[in-house]
Amino acid sequence: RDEAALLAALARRPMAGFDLKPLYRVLAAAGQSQASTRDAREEKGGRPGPPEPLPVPAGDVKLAAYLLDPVRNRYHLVDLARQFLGVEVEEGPADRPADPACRTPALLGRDAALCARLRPAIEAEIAARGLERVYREIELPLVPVLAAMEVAGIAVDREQLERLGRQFAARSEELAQRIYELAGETFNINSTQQLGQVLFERLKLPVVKKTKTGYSTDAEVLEALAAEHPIAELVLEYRSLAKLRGTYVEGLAEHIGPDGRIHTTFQQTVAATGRLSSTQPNLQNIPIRDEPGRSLRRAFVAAPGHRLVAADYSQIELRVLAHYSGDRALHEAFAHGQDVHARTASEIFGVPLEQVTPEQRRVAKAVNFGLAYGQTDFGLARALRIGRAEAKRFMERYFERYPGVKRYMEETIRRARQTGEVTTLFGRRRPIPEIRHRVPHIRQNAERVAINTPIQGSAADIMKLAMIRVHGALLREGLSARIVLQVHDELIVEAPEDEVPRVAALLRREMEGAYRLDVPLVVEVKAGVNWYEMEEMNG
DNA sequence: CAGTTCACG
DNA sequence: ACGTACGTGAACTGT
Ligand SMILES: [Mg+2]
Repeated sequence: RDEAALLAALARRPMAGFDLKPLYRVLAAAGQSQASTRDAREEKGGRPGPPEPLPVPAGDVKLAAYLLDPVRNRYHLVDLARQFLGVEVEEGPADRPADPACRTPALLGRDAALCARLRPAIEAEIAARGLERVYREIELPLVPVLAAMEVAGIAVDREQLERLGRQFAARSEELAQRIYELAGETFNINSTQQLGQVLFERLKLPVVKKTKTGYSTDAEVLEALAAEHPIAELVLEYRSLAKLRGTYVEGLAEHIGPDGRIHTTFQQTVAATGRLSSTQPNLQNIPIRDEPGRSLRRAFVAAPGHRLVAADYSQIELRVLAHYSGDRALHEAFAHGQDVHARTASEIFGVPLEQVTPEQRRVAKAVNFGLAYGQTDFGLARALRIGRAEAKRFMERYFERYPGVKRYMEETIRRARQTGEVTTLFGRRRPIPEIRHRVPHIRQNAERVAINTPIQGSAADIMKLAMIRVHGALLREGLSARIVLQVHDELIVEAPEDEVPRVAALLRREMEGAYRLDVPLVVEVKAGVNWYEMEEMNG
């Protein structure tokens, strides 16, 4: 009654504040239930029309503070008050939203007043630092989009999840018994400490790597030990099943709501590069690389009568690199729609494109992959399990054939050293003070960050713009389809069956057109009844 | 709470 | 001689 009127009033009026997404989530949820009653009215002959979109927030001091310094680990209102107003106060409801005790009228009013005073101070700094566009055109318009995605959630088939859980448990138990037999005792396989004692003391296996606290038992070590003792492979498989059961089967089940859906939270002020992250639960790291983990995606389903439509950017980071570097050869590969990894292989190995072997392509793919990370010969050698000298030759050959890329990287580091920061396509900034550090490994780490951040961050800028465009286009075109997930270079939309062709076309159009690079952006679209079985729609 | 490990892009 | 590919989040162990 009064609450509905209040929400309706709030939904019409642009607001400024601190961390507005949770409020937008409430408004989006109210709008969603209102939409279903409106649909019911239309069935009875009411007037159709697109739903009212929520207004873009007028300001959000938390988002602004994040743009000013995206590396901080928290953006509490009290910290901002100290930094920008020189005011020292106790934490209130803005910083302790889960604590009902501090939700008093006095403190709520105080925090609101702090926001009002902070906003001009912080926004002046935003303007001064050239962050106006990323603030007004990306982060603020994204708030209602993310809120709508969180409210929509994604449907999960609990029975499917539990079936997989039983399979994983059975296999896991079998592996544990065989591990105990080979060890000659039972122990907690999940304990790295106990596992280390079994492997390196009882079984006397060679120690290949150490951690700060003792023996390393990570996958790389176990893969090396597999040549020495059969227990290693069993532990590897046991580990992967333990991860699947704990993190995914059990972890996800706890998050299924009464509506049969999981509603993640997208963090907009965490990743230093400008990416989103996903928590409670993390839906951006659902297994895909191997079975049986990949089969978990069968549990992520479209509602009855609907389909999941997934659209992902092809090679977005390499395209950003091509754009920034202006490298002729890299440009050409994308302009001609070539298979970039094959093209790179052909360049590195000096063979015609048609004669590139799968092995050569695999090497080239690893080289391309490492570029965005500021790769070293050591890192490439480890990734490919080859000698460091050979890795060094591959990299030298690459930079001979792609001199523009080499130049770009050197120039990026030089500028970062000069300015103490790097920026993205949209002017997002990341300070990198360590780039002038006198300890070599700290400085070198900073140099890799300087290479990676403009690439990863610009890709994030493009994706965020695309999300705003897709969300707007869906509403404008009166479609019921809604974005439900973002996984860095991929958007997942839930669409009524009959909207699928239109939604697929819309996704391609809005994502490919989100930003004009010097090379084309290409989007691949798939659709299916769940997140596992998806058919290409690149017709 | 730190440390280790491992899931994703 | 050192440390070594970028960015995340979650589960688990052990203190
Ligand atoms: Mg992709």
